[in-house]
Amino acid sequence: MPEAAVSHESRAPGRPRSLEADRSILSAALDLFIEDGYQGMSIEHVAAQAGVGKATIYRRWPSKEALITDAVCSFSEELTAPDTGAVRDDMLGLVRQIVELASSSPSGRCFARMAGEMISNPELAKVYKEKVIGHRRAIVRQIIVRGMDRGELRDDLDVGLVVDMLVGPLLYRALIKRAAPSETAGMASAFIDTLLVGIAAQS
Amino acid sequence: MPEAAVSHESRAPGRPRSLEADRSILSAALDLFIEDGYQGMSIEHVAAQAGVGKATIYRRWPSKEALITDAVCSFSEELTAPDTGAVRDDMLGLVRQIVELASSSPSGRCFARMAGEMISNPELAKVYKEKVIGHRRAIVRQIIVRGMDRGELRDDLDVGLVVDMLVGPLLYRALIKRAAPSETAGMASAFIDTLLVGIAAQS
DNA sequence: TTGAAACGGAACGTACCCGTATCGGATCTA
DNA sequence: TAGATCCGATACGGGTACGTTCCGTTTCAA
Repeated sequence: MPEAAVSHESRAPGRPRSLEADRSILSAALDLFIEDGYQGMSIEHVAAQAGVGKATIYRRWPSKEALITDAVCSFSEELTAPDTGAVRDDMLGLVRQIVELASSSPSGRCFARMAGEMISNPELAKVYKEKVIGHRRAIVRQIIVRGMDRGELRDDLDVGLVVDMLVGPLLYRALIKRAAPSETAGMASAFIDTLLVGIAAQS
Repeated sequence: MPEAAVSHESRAPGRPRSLEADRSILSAALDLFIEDGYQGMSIEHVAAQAGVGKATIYRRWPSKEALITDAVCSFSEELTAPDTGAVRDDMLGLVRQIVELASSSPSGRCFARMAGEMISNPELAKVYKEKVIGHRRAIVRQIIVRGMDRGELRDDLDVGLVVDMLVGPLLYRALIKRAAPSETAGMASAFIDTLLVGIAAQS
């Protein structure tokens, strides 16, 4: 994160840093990281695409690695847990969100790029898993746990395993397919119903 | 692929190309591609690790891109479809193979690296999907179809969807976890049984 | 034995990139 | 207004990489 340019008590003298520059740099860095990878992107391209000078970037981040680390974690809270009262509807809503994210938003493409970059950059991998993946898994988890609490799902489930079974196929499709989101969305019902048979409580 | 140095009828004059060099170049290229990515790897490093001169590489492949394309497709037939006569045992054997591949062999790490590189290199993505992913999906498909033919599985299944549900969670775990294969292997039974409930024929 | 082509090694030209430094101008506080 | 800091633009030094070219040497067929 760019260091706060001022303390809350008394502002530093001189021209304050442009918040607009903060945003455009992070956005450009994320785009280029996704498109070209860690080694493939360059600070010069980031500066050009963000419409700022290179010094403006190095005034905020000490190195390329620090910038990318921040950019990768800059996703706003894009995923929200539906709470309809029925686990099937919750899952359906969640799956639709994931399908949408995986194709249209940068976050899906970022996951694909990170899958590779995590091999050679453990520090980046650690932060990404904690900040982005951990946060998303917690949301998916919520839906499963609520279903168990309501008695809709078996109470002996391994929640982590169910999360994997719910999220894994969607991300796998997003990684290897050039499929339109509508195509994957059409399979959502069949997918969830098949999975539900295995995890629902005995009726 | 390195062009055949000779026709079958009459060999070209001069020293023939070293098959050993072919192998060591492809192996080094694959290793470094997985570890450092497309832009991160260098032909110089490939040559050094393979123990050959740079000219020896450029005598066989016209460019870095052509070399990587060949290297990525150089996996031998690592996955084989078990045929035990029971779909559950077939799936169990397959899952164990996938878990093993995803962690120990280069092919699992290559999939992770390719997930990112496919974003910016459509040509490489096309070849990889056809040659590697297509081949593996066909093997998984075989097991599903055999189970349907034997009446063990419902006959109205979307085979592609079942393949995604079987493979997706395993690859997802391999991508984001630093988990030992044994850990994932321990979940194989629970995973398959949960999935089977949803796809098995009514008893 | 001779010629042809491959071999490993090294150098080259061109291009790019990281991180730093410097410039004149713009924008803030006091 | 005065001083401080930020701004975009530009240049620099050191390093790396692609793809080519040239070496002297090695390995093959005729």
